[in-house]
Amino acid sequence: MNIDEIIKNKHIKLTSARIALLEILKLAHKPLSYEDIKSDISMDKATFYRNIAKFEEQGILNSFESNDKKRYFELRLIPHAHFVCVNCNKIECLSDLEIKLDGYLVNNVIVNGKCMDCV
Amino acid sequence: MNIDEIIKNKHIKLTSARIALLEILKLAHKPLSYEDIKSDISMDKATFYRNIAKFEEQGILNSFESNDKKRYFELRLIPHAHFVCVNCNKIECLSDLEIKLDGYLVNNVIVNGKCMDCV
DNA sequence: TTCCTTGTTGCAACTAAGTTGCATTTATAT
DNA sequence: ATATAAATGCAACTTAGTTGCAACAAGGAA
Repeated sequence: MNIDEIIKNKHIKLTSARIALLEILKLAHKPLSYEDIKSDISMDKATFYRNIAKFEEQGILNSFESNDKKRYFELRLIPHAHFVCVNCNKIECLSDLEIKLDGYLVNNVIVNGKCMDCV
Repeated sequence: MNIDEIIKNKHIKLTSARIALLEILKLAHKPLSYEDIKSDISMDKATFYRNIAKFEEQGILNSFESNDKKRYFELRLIPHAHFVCVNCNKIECLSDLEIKLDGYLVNNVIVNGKCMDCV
């Protein structure tokens, strides 16, 4: 599914700011923070955060806090858990970890601890 | 184990600010944010955050970000996962959810999604 | 195509979390 | 008792994220 379709499917307006933002997140193949993204976009940070909030509300992306106190954003194409190392701050995708809780809807799982290199 | 012992076991100085902070976290029986705590303590916020950082480094407490963009702190007496509702921001303790990852050291698990009341 | 409505954007000002440098004070080992 | 290293308070700062408002653009209807 391409970017334009992702946006149109949610019945929200197709703007160049939104396309640019999703394009960057799609190409990254890993979670990015505002700081990672800001030099690659021309939109104001108010627009950035408003679009992030809208995308999250629509289920287009997930966000989570890393150990460096920044929020990271990632497209929700294939939902998966993340591991954040408290020592080196590296973020790893945990594709195999699936968590189910009866009666709950699980969006996103974050595991904190020490990674293989830092244990 | 009482507060004084928790601090002394880590070979860090036993100060009144540290005792006050751990006392509050111990009595709460749930994660608290800086905002929750600030009216109950007299220490400066620099001292607050420096002690939180030290406690976390020593494994005395865990912290995680909630959906309301605040960090929550909890004593690490019985480590357990937390569920954060993206809708009502409620935080629930998941005592039964245990996650093991080979080669990793797991400190803390946060599951985001919708709670039973909000699904 | 043109017009209209509504949602989106940029700007600027703001809030609040968290950090840092420095001078002073306090806990603890000797 | 006293030395010393660590902890504290204060103030100034950084940066993430938010808000109100006026200008603007997307997309549907005529």
